[in-house]
Amino acid sequence: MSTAQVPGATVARLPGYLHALEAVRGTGVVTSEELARAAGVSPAQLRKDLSFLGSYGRRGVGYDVAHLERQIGAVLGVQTRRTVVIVGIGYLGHALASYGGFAERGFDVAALVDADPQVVGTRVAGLVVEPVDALAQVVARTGATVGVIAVPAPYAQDVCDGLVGAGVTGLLTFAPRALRVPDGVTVRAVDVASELQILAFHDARRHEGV
Amino acid sequence: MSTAQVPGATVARLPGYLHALEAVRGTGVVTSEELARAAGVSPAQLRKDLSFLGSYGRRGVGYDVAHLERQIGAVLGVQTRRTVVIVGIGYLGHALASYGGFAERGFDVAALVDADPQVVGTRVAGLVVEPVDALAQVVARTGATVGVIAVPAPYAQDVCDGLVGAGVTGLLTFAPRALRVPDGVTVRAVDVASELQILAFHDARRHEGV
DNA sequence: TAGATTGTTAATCGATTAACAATC
DNA sequence: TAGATTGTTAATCGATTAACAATC
Repeated sequence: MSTAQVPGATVARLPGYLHALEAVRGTGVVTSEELARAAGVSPAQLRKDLSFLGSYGRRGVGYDVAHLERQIGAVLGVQTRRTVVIVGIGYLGHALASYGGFAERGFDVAALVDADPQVVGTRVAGLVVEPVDALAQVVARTGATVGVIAVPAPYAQDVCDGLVGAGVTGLLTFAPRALRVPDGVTVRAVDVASELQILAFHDARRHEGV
Repeated sequence: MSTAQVPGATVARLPGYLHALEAVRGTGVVTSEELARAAGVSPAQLRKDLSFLGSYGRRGVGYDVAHLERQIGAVLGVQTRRTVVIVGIGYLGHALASYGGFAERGFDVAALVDADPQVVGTRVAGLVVEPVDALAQVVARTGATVGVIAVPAPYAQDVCDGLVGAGVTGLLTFAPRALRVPDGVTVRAVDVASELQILAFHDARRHEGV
């Protein structure tokens, strides 16, 4: 299963297909139409996306739910456990640390880090928060390959540098800042204020009469 | 300023440009190269994007920071205050309610709603949490046009329906579920577990030797 | 004028959609 | 076999990139 040639847009939709498949677990077979509706895409797009992974359906029948779930899971590497360290334990960091949905996706939150002495040492979601000075050691000890940045924007690049320097190769940031990383490090950014502004744009357009 | 023909990909980058401009406030003029680096895009893409809005730069000189900030702000409707209601006041809802970055982007969080009787009535970020039964009244009273869905996945569609039924036209959801909405309602979805899986995919690909 | 930088054009690239032959 | 649905092809659409003429 060479995943090298799977388009980025397709990769971004695979987790959604996995979600949709989980929702119909127990059903033996689904058609592209059913699964596409559940995932919020068109049947044509679903089939096209799946065709990049291989031929996992049966013409005239549909897709075997359990089999397809395994295949997509394999492409996304669900069976490979990945260790995550969360930096910044404010409300957002709390929310992420407490989120139960990571484990079944192959992610283990192994450490929490914060700069605030008041927060360091407290217990959050079963983990003791460690000081940001110890970031490199924490990454080394836990073998974390993914870092989540939930600190205020002005500190995001420093935390990013620290994580990358310690060997993390995947970053998820919630700070509204473009992060500079070396080649070989992947960054995904979630910016809530930007999302709201995109909504606002579409809303304004609507009232413009488009 | 007809914004009708601004491509979706461009719209999605405009908030990032606004951020980058804020960072260089005080500087009189920036070139596309400087601003592009700050925003994490190529100079060519920045100029292309801005060209959809109009001709706000001066050849041989660059862009006037204050002027460009006003123009992009206008396209995104920053000056139009929008009222937001947040549904689901767990850690994530707390984080969103407490986030200070919304106000300067034109968003006023006017109400918080939760289904848990233990949470209803408590004060969060200066607002008293209201019961989800009163969702329609809350939307009507506050005039909210944007709804943020931070409830567990199984309740997301119900909350979505309630918000849309009450007149909200923009939705930001954090639940890993495809939401069904009527035409005229815009949905933006943030799915943290999916983001991590996309990181994992790229990481796995790296170890495959691509 | 000479140098710099935008705005725009054209070429390339990637993603989506539609249609249908293959096949269960 | 007849009906259904996939996998794939081809056409369309949209986004990105590169280059350069316009112009400050």
